[in-house]
Amino acid sequence: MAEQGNFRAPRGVADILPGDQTLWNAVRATAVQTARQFGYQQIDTPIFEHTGLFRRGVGDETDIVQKEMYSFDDLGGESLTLRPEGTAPVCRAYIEHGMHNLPQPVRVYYVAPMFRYDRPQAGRYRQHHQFGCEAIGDPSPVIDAEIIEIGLRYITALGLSDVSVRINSIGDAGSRGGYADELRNYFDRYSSDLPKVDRDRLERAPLRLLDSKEPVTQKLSADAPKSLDYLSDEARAHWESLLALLDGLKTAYPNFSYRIDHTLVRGLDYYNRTVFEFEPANEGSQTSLFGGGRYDPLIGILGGDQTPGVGFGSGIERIILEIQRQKSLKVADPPVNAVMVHVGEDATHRASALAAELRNLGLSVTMAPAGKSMRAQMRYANRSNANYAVIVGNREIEQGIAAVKPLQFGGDQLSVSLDADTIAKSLYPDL
RNA sequence: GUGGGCGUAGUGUAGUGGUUAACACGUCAGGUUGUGGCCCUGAAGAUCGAGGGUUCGAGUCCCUCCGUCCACCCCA
Repeated sequence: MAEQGNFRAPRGVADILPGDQTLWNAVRATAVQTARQFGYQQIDTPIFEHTGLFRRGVGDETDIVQKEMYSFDDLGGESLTLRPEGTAPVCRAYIEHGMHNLPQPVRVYYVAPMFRYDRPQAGRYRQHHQFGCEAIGDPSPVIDAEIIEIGLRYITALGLSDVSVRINSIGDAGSRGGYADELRNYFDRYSSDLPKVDRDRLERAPLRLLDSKEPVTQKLSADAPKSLDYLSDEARAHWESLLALLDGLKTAYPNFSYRIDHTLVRGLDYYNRTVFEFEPANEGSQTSLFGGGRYDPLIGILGGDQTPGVGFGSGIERIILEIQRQKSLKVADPPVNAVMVHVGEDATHRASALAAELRNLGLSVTMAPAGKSMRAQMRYANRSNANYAVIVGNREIEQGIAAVKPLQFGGDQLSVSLDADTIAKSLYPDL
């Protein structure tokens, strides 16, 4: 709290407190389960990589590389960077470990923290977590559709509705150059009408004008040349096949629809052909829940043999914000089976030993705080979301019994013999 | 990197120049002899983000910094 003396978490990073963990775990578990349902296997890459991996992979000119990387020199003088995204590291691992020798495509997923030096705001953090899937080694649009379907299934499993899917094809490297020039020429003609932000963008990233938030530019974008009109024959065939595959998903996902959006572009250099985004219907600007696409050039850029790939990244924090907005997922912590209430030193020792034996039987057991009054311990038991209190005091020890009191199910307090098996059976007869 | 809003106990708030900064929730303790939830009582907990200034006097006004939120940029 205080400026000096007390530490607080650095800007833009957050603690995930015990009260949030249930939801986090549910989301993570859903991600893992969904990925596995499609035959994806987990991969973990290091939190930091050589800086060059991102400079080359993500692109030297991108904002991520230009101004958002957590880079540092280690004690050996090596420039390292906290990973800002997951795709380049996965591709590096693919190359490094000769994964082209595995059956193709290689399907992997990860749930991992990412780091970007950004100004924090709603849904944007300096450390955030992404659930990502990558399918490497298959050029077919079938795998593009699969990647999008994983997103659909994940969203559906989380109970989210009103999530719109936008897709576009930005073509291949060759045709894209011609398209970018075409686009620049188009906007150049209206250069004097453009707001300053967009005039600046014109030279360095003409594609970016398409998703500008300036009303003037938006109006112009509607009639701008479309990347879809500049696709090579191959890219066009790929695109049309993808659309047919997506239409085919509508039987399995009755609520699914997608929108072709020729203003959709992506900020990372390695994308080609298919790009897509999932976003919820509500207001707010940091709302993109998913972003992904095809990145056929990437592995070549990183020094591997030309190998196609496609994947997505999805922000866990944003998903959680959306779940909370929609109240789409109700989760509850599992209760503790029993709290040991113990008064007196002998009783405390006995309760401690009993708790251990009960845990051997598979129960979750918590000790109420030692040395406190029975009332305080009972209050603690009540607040700890426990099913039963197992009460052991000097009186019980003398009689060789324990008092078992149901806290949530109603019913009377019982006296049972002071023995782990008997106590466990009295709590859970089916055990 | 740019712009705007906001910073009072763990949390949410009240207090808009004048005595020991208030309330709720939470925490802790108690309310007959060893038994939770509801209720009641009490206690602890805030140098009012930090530093400077104006004033007889500042949580309240001004400046700077920091933090935070929102938007731009960009992205998940």
